[in-house]
Amino acid sequence: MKEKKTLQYWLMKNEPEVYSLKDLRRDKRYAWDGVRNYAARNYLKEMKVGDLVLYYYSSSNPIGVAGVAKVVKEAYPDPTQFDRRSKYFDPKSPKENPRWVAVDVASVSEFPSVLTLQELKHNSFFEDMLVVKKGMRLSVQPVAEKHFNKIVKLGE
DNA sequence: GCCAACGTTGGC
DNA sequence: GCCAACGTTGGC
Repeated sequence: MKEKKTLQYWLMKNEPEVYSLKDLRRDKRYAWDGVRNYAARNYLKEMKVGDLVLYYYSSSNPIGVAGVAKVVKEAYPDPTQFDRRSKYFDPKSPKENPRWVAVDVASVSEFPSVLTLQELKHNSFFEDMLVVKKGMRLSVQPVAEKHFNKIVKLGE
């Protein structure tokens, strides 16, 4: 493969009690569904196979980046939007033009310990990173390459 | 459990 | 198309 391709970097939030990196390593593959925010959905649509993802633990102790995952399947219609029993069921999503998408991710690595939000906030290198900014609640967000690389370096 | 910051909904 | 009410996210 000589084709040059530009990797993109992302950050995705999940609660470890809901689904942790250990779960991901066990299952090999995880369908990231249930995203019901248009901005986050648009980022899901931009993801390409091979893109790298910072796996972020929210509403947990500690809060922060737990490791790295990668995109293994690009955006496809999220099946939960058509499932009446799912809490993500969306009766307004048209079958012929589904409103919501999911991607599949796989585990890449898990940091020895979580790189905490506190540490990121205390390092001026990350001051313009979205997740550090106050009130940035988006569950899927883009990450600059320099931030991604630095976090991996610090995390490992 | 609190609450600030958003995003969404729906009446007008 | 405005905007108040409401719901959700997520750090603290």
